[in-house]
Amino acid sequence: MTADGAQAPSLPGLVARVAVRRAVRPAKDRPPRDRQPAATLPVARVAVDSPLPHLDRPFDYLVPAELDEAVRPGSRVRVRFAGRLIDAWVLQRLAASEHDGRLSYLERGVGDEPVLTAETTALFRTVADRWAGTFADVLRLAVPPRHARAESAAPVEAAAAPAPPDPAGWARYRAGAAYLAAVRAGRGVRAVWNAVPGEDWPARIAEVTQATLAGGRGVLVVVPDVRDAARVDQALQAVLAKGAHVVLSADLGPEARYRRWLAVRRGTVRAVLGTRAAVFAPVADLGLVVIWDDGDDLHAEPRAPYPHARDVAVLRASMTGAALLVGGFGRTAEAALLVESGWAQPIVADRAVLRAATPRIVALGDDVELERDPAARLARLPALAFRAARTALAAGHPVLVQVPRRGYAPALACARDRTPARCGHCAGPLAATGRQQVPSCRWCGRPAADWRCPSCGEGRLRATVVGSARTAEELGRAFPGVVLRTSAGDAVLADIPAGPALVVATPGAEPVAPDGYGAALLLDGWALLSRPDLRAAEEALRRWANAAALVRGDGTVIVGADASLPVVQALLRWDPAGHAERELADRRELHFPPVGRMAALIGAPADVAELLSLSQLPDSAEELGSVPVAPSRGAQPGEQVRSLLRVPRPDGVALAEALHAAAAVRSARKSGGPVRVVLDPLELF
DNA sequence: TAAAATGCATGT
DNA sequence: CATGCATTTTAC
Repeated sequence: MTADGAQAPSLPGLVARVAVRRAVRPAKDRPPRDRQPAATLPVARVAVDSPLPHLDRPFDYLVPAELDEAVRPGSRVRVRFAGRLIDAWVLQRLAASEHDGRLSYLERGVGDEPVLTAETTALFRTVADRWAGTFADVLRLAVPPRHARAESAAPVEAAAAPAPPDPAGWARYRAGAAYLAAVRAGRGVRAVWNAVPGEDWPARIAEVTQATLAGGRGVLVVVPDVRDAARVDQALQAVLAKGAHVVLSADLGPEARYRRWLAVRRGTVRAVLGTRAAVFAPVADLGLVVIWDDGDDLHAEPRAPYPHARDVAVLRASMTGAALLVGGFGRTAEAALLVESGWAQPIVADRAVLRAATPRIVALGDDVELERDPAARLARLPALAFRAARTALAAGHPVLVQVPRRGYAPALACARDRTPARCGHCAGPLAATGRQQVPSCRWCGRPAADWRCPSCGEGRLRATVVGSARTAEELGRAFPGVVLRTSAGDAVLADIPAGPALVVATPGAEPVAPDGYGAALLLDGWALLSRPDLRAAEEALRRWANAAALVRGDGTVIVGADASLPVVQALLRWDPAGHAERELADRRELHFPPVGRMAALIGAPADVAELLSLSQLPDSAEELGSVPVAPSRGAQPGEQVRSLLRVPRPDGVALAEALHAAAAVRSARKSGGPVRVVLDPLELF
């Protein structure tokens, strides 16, 4: 050891290090040594900002007398923790600690305003527990980084409460006007709202917002993307005073983002509109949470612990007693469960209202050739679709053409009736992996040698191929002289000018037409329906409904899918609620979310196995097996597997707790590599 | 990045 | 098997 001169620190080296330390931290910047604890409530219970799961518990510190004022529940502080200085948040002030050992003093306060409220503190803890994550992880999603300049800027005057809204828009819905009145009265009414086609939904959301503010309570509106936020923002500006609401979105820039967030925390602004992270905004005296189009996968947070904005909204409403409005043109199985359990009431239009608002919807027949080749599909677009497009264009209206997005994974389905092929053991999707002959389950990996279609008995499988398309080009040829616009990928159009045009868009990127589209051609049917995903049908219906909702009541929608399919029937009859009920029944039979609760563990095989072996899972937990997956972005290269666990819904919290506890043991041991734990993953293939 | 706990070689 | 020093672990 001593022979190795390079390893042993030399005396000059030590002297130099001491000198550097002096220079970095002069004695006068250090807190005084003779600190005294604050006279009252001298103990601060804090949560430390550490990603380690075993440190996700409270720690107690002494509050020095000089920090007595600054250290309040919710304050950011710096503490010395295992030697290093780290950030922490004050959860409570206490008279005494339960900790046996000696308490350290808090080092200093950060900023002079609390960032957590009693309500958000409880919410973040519950969210962490529900998704097997840490408080610090949730906080990172929920609270924007501090910006000192924004903090010291002059506070803005609060806007006065608005007058109550005009109830006419909501009166079209059964229970609509009553809901508006109840929200204004401050009752915690919870509803699942199915908007009628063509609905000016941003205006309806603006009205419920106005009603809540008129009743003196705060409002939170969460939409999938910034395009939707811009539309609702306009609607809010039309009914609210300037400064009565803010838009929170990730693309704001640190200073503006923190300033707006701070105005909300201070209670100066009582209405918040934003994308998924806004669901955590510290709105004071929350009276209503609105979530629009909860089936959009943008509501699923891609960062740990992967909470879903709809589920957070539901938690938050139930924790605070606030009203909840889950709105959309479609309906998810999750929303259907809220209704079925009686926790939320449906808000739907009367059949007559619906009939008047809904465009004519026609399904194309089942045509194998059309499915394979988008160009052929277009070239051979039945006369019906051509006629609908021509009629609309001639009347001066634009025509929407919805085409599949790129990149759907190929999957297997019944060769005869295209029922998606599912595993006989766990009901996961079957796929032809590699060149092997026997297809296998993407979830549990079991081969499916003797598969039979459950609906028709067919034994043969076919790959369902999808393609994006040179659809625009083909269309241009089919309709020469007509203005052609595309909206897809990174070139999404928010709206289009009035007048005849062909608009080719991928699902979710459809621009809004000022007077509605004269026709919509939904060409992505098979691509959507053949996805090897639990939510394929629900998602198809949601996308079709969102596109069809942009069509004028006197217009026509042509859907390129077989009219005999239940999901197509649901579109033809405009019955998203009925479809969601059936979807929920299917999920119940298969014990899938939202009826059951699942957890996906993703990581290196040994790490996943270790986490599983350390987890004291509830007795009800089923292990669905482990399959190789492509390494996720940001993960180190090497083989990755995914294990799926499933429990009945009441055991969901126990499952999350067990996994979190096991992760804590692993992190305390500093053993092994990372394992991602995702509760109720959206994509289950 | 501080203190405590643990590990390890050395000398009696 | 105490002692001194290095390394590892804890975390208030």
